[in-house]
Amino acid sequence: MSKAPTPEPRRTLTLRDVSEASGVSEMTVSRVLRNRGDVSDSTRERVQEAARRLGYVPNKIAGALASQRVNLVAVIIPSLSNMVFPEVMTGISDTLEDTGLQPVVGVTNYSPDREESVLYEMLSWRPSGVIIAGLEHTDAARAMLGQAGIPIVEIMDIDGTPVDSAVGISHRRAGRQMAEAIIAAGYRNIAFLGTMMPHDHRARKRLEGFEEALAKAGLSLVDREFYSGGSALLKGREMTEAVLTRSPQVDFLYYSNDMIGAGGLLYCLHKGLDVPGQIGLAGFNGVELLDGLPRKLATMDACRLEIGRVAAEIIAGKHSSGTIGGEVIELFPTLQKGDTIRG
Amino acid sequence: MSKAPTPEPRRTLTLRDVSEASGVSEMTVSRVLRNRGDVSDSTRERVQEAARRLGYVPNKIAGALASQRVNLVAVIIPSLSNMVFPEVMTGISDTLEDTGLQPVVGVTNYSPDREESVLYEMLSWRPSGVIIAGLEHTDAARAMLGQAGIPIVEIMDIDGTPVDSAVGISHRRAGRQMAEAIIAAGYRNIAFLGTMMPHDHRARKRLEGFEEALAKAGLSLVDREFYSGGSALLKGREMTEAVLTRSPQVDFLYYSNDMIGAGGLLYCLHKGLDVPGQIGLAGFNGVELLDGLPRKLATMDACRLEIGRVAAEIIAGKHSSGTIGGEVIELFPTLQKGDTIRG
DNA sequence: ACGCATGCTGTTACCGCTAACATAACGCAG
DNA sequence: CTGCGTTATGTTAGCGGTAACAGCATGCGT
Repeated sequence: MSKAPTPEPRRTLTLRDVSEASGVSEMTVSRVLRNRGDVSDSTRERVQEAARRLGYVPNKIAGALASQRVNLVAVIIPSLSNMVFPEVMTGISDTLEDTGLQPVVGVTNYSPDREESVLYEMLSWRPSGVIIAGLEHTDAARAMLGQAGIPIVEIMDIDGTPVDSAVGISHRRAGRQMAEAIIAAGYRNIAFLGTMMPHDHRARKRLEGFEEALAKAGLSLVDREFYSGGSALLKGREMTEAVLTRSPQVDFLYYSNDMIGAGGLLYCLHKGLDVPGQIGLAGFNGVELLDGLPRKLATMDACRLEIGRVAAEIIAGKHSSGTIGGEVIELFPTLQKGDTIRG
Repeated sequence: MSKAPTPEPRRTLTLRDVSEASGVSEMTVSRVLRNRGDVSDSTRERVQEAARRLGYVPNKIAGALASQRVNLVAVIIPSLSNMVFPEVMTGISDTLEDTGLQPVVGVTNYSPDREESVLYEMLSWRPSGVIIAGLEHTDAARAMLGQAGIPIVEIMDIDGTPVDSAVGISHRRAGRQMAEAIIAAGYRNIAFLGTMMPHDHRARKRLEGFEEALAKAGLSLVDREFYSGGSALLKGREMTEAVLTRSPQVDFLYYSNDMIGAGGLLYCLHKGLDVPGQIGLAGFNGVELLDGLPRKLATMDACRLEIGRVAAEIIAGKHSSGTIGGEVIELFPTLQKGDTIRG
């Protein structure tokens, strides 16, 4: 019964420590700390004081195992560095904020194998839901998602068959719409500039939709150029120069994302080209960056914030639609013509 | 002993299921799946086959509780959307890749209270280490970090007293260095343009160092302008216009980050100002974006990748220095004069 | 006084896995 | 054949919480 004068620094604290320090059972401490069940005010206070004084941090691992409840939502995305996913994350975090759920991010770098292993890793923590970018996954990943027994939301894209729910836009349609607007504005010699990444299915689908609409108008791409790696802004510049040198007749440049589009725009302005009279440009995404450019690049926003919001709502079970699971929610991006498409 | 024809879809699988399916004990299954201990080849194969067939995903919660080992590293950063932290994350992920450790990201939005609660939340999962941005935390947060009994690495900044280890640059020194370079180049009427955020201590320290060096040369800031929120590129433009209108004598613009610096640069070029003859500019961070600009903005890289790498090495216990914990590792950013400082 | 709901606290039995130890089967030196 | 080291597998006892239920006062209507 000797009192240790030092605060006995080692060994992390458990409920038992708080229980002993406050003279009640572990169960009562647990109740106080989770704010669940009836506890008298005096006891509650005593326990809280003890917990605070000791610096007790609950062990969620034990709690989760016992209660079979984990307040985590796995969020699996291809990349953090391209401005689009951080905004999706914001939508998710904001919505999850007051649900007690917490997003946990995994990054795949556009690699299907990496996606599979990240998914496996995250599922092994038994999250309450999964939000995952895209509809294309390895067979094993798809099987895991199907077996997990938790809500799954595939985001960004709806052109395909989701495992469970999906929230996104139709990239094929987006490509088509942009092509139609470009054609309507009178451009005829159109080039495409985009990423090389074979696993960026959404960029691919946009291009497909784009070409489809061109074909319907009896047109086809005059030139195309791909890049991978490096500073997107710089690549946009370089690719634009390459295309305009190689194909001087080109009167419209369609970029697979706003960043390279911005690079292209800066190049055109630098060269003194008449934008949008002589040459038009368009990108995709509606990134904030564009607001600061000397001229506003035509683009389509990808509804990123909204996608995050809705996906999180589905996971949290508070999405308006009454049904449980299996919904496909299509959002509709708006085309912003900016200053780089005439008319 | 009747065989169910359906794959019995519900209830998530446990070791017991695999054990029954392969006719060995749970322990042996555990050994196979973790690749630990001696198991005969025939058994191993049988178990692996069963696990694969059933689609078993181990429950790390139970595993972590039993083994008292968690392969997670908490990474706590202020924001994902400003290009600097994604790169730090890359450094961390790359280094952790082959250690079996996995980073888990928490975002604080530059709010100390949010940082405290994110930290609490993450510590409750008993991670193997914490990497946290900055040296300024609430008292409670600092106490938690101190008590956690795991390696803590505070990153980005070393101007202060770390709880355990720290990896970063001296922002005060960075500000000073930039000021010295500017003064040496002959600029005398210097303005500062930066963020309003009261909790961006690193930006604050850079400014302090900057002003300190100015003072030493008998100078002081001619003007200053702050912003918050919105598109940084656009804000850079607007702030620059405001400053140049208000204080036409200004011959140098020092920005607290590259993004607003880029906006300012675009503005100056648009206005046809002679950069760097008539007016000079400098930012901070060395973001990739700058490579695509028509002129290269002067900047200092913040050693982001390296910071992430070293922090992760410390957590993983494979940092070169022999000592255990409590190290402060200062990195030294290089000043890139680009095309916007004369000389 | 009794019955019973209500408020507060404690007891017990796990959650799914792994550390540590126990056991079984085998080979082989002496 | 004995004894003992190896290898391969099983058994036991938790890890630190929580669900579910079991007390035990207390108050209150009748």
